[in-house]
Amino acid sequence: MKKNITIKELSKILEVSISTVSKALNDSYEISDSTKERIKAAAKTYNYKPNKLAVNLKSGKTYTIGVVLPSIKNFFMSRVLRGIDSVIAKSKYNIIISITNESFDKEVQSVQTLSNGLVDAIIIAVSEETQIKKDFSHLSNLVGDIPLLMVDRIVNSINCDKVLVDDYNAIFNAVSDLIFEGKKSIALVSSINNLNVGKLRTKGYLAAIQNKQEPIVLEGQEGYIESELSKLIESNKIDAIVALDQESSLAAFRIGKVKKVLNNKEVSIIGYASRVISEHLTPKLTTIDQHGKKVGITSAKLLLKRLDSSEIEPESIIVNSTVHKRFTT
Amino acid sequence: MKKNITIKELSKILEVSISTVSKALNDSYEISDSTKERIKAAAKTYNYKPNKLAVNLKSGKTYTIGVVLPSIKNFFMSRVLRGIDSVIAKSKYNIIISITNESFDKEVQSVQTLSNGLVDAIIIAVSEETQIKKDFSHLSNLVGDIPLLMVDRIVNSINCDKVLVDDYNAIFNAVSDLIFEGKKSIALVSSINNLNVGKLRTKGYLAAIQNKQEPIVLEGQEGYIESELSKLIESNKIDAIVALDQESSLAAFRIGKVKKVLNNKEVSIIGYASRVISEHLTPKLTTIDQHGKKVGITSAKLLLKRLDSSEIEPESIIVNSTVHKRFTT
DNA sequence: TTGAAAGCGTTACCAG
DNA sequence: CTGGTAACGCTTTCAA
Repeated sequence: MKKNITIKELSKILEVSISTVSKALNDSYEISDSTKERIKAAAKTYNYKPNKLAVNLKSGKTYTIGVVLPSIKNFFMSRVLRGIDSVIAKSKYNIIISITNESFDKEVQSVQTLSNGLVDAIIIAVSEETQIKKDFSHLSNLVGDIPLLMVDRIVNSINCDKVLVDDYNAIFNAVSDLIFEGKKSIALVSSINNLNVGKLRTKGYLAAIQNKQEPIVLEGQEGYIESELSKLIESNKIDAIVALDQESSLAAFRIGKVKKVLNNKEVSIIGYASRVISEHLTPKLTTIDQHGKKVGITSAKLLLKRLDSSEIEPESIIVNSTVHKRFTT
Repeated sequence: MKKNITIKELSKILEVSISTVSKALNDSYEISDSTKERIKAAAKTYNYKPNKLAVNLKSGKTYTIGVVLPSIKNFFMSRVLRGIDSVIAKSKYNIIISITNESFDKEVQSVQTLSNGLVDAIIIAVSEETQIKKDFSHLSNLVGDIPLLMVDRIVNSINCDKVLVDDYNAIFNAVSDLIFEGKKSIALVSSINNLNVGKLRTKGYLAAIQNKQEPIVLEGQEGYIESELSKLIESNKIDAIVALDQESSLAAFRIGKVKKVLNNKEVSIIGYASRVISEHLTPKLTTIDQHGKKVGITSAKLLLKRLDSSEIEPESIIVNSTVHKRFTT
């Protein structure tokens, strides 16, 4: 296993000093053109590559941004990631990504490793377990150390830049529309009741139907949702379903399809699902579009601004969701 | 912006030497319990965190593995990533991920940054552009420097560990089965003709129909595939379609649906698509399952083995695809 | 135009 | 049990 050659070794070979080599490689005006050339040529033949670790340690800058996400199987998160990447790629920064799989321990560990010199800033969407556990010390410790930006999965008590989705209003509006269209009994289904964003959406639902309808809230895994929904539809108890995440949206869709109440809109469905999936369902699913890519882009831009001038006050930006009407409403 | 406290500063505060602090923090037997406690307490109150950069530079080890992937919107790649992550997470290593977006420049840059001290090894699936350009110097330079493992998107000429999918055989077998079932005219559609895996699959198709049928090969974007397929179906020219990737699979599916030739299997389709999508299509799509997670797991395990003992010869492992029969065949 | 030396934050050897 | 010093690979000031 041949190690990378170092400046020191290079300097020995060329019989010049270490500093000369370093300067030559960095095109310093102090070095004559002839020796510059000689040194650069040697660097090429020996395949010299500066050791990033050393450079970063010395300079105190890494020009990389850590992105800590709970999951990438989540279509929204992966769009956010693409958004972030699309703007960072154009800057002088790099990103390194760490996936926590919704685990608290993994998140703490990721944040620790990244923040101790490996990155200049962190973008994070906290994990489900972290939100349940409500232990945010690994994040509050960061404040004042390196810039931190929270995206989507926000912790209110932490004073940092935030980019979030208008979860409460998105559902409030969607449900209000359903009511306006004449829907008399709207059920809510969710597999993300542990997440703050889930709770917020449920609140939006509750607020919208307040004094107008009896709330019907089904929170749990797809199996549970399917069987409960099945009963409700059989007994004609509902005429619309609002689903808060892709898993529950697809569960609702499957049942609606089995019960044959989708084609005539006997039961409407509005849910959350990736574009590809929504459009390939038959009938096509009406969804709430959170504009994940825009969320990512907004986050990255805000962070870049912060990296530029740390003096400004932390900012919170809300990205509005819109409903993408297809067939099921 | 308060910087992290260092050992040096801590030693000044506690009025002991730097080495004492370092040893105490690392639980060295050389330090008395009393001072150990004193130092650890101080470390906690001042929120001391060792600087990873310095530790890694010193030790020459980073215990992190770089994973360079072309895309995560690709469902197969994201499953591979999850597989890798699932085994690395249980080891003493970490992973950092870099997405190249199928770009050669981004890939070169990622590999450069990662390999110069930031990681102990790299797992890579080369980008589309790299395969087209056929410039692999950034990868061959790695050989003998740090362990390199290629997954799925392989470069044959590079001597390193490889984990690949049996692309040729997967399609050869699928097409042979279709012929056996009596299909007389099987079209191939692909949006990945630039990728070696795509070429391999096409070869498998060609070999299977050789001397039995006229090949019909449609390579291009979804729009092109849709319109060509449309004509072929209208003129009863084909009775089966083999699609090599999710984009073309869905294009074929849409056309089949529009032409109403799916429910009676007048035209069969076998394609590549994520499980969720395949199962939510109506009718459900028969697919070739590449077992992405298994590919990831296999890769990670092999790399861990290599990190353990670099002496063994590079290995190539093939993960077999299987067809998941649903409705469209 | 070149080189010596200090320092980034650690660890580890060797003295004391 | 504690501390000085060198070293990891690099950049940068200061002298020469």
